[in-house]
Amino acid sequence: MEDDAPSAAARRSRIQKRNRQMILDAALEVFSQFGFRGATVDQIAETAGLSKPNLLYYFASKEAIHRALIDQLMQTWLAPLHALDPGGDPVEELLAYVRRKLDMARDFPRESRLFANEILQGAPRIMAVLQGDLKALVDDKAAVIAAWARAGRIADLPPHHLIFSIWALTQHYADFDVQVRAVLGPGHDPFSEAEAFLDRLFRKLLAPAEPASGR
Amino acid sequence: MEDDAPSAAARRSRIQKRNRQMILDAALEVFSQFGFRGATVDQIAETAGLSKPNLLYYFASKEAIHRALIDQLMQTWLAPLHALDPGGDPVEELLAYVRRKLDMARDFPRESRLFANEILQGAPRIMAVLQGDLKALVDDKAAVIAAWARAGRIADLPPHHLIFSIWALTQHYADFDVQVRAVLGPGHDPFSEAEAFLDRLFRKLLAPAEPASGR
DNA sequence: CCTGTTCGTGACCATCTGGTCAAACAACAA
DNA sequence: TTGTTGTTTGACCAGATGGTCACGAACAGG
Repeated sequence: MEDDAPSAAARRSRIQKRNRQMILDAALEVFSQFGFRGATVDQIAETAGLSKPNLLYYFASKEAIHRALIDQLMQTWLAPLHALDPGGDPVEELLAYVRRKLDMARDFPRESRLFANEILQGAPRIMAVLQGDLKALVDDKAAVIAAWARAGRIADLPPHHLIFSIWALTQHYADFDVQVRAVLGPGHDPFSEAEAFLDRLFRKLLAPAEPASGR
Repeated sequence: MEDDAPSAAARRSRIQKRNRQMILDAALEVFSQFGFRGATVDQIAETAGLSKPNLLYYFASKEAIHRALIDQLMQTWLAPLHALDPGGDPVEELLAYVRRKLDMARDFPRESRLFANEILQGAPRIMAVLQGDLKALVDDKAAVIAAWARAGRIADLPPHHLIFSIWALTQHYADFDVQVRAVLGPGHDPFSEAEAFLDRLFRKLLAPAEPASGR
């Protein structure tokens, strides 16, 4: 690693913080569109409004920028699922999770595409996180969902695939935004339509098989 | 265009056909993983087992290879939706469409990723098709679905978003394959599990509000 | 004011990249 | 054999790309 014990971020000057943030923002723009290999340092520097040597004063290499971006991303990316409360109402908890994920797709589409790009390339830089933290978190929440299903409070569906379906449906509106807009044509607000649609979809899907009559 | 009236493909020699196919296959491998800008001609040539100049004897440029690949892809890509039969049983027709799309995700994951990469980059090379053929086809089939819904034969859902949900859920298993496998862990067959899950999902989702009791 | 540290830049470099070209090679018919 | 056509290659090129470096500008703190 590169950071020392007392946290490298803490002792950064104002100008350091500002420029590092501008660089990360520019890099997010470029990496999310062209992937790691398709992005160029010059392009990131220009987007950030800095010269290339100046940019490389703040980050040692293209790799280093990408790593910083990915590290930052993975934290925010796991947060919505983390917030799923085993104590809450099952259907409302899951619907709230869907809404949070859709909000993220709307508000942070570049982050979503950065992640998508990374996965498409075989996830070389985040495989460890996927198999580690992410898998652990999903397994944990899947157990919660399975418990809800056993208790008959939601439909009995394979929890992992239920979570996948939430990821797929919400991220689709960020990652495939241009396709969605091209197909819908003008005069549509994809995200607000998606919100209503996904709410109905999961409400219907999660409803237990027979609420009143026994088996 | 580059082709003459009597179809350029027809008068190609055996060796031409073979090498062009090898190149397109190699290019699919590389483009689908790294996107257009991230892929290099050398890499494609090496994967195809040819020298770079030899490869450029068959295709005028990197662009030309990509165009050929995309053109070929868009045909096969629209086929499954095309096959949706307005005269068939609504639920079974839609479920068959889901199955066809999932089969494509399983059998042609590289094509799916090539498409995903293109969309992520803003679809610069296929925007016209999206707004033209694709939109027309989707609008057409959406009308069919809307008619089924009005007739009470399936649930009344926004047809465009229903189609999006099919795309999102099926392509997710191709495009995010490494994530799915990382989270599921070993000992799983993502696609066969997905087939069962998506069948249940859409069966439940498409069921009309009140199957027995009249309106 | 001076001085040490942080910040910024033009010039530069090795390597990679897409692409060209003349020449060599193979296939095959006359 | 020879000519013709289709195929393959080594050598090459201009521009892009990731990255370095010596040096100057800006800005502390004293």
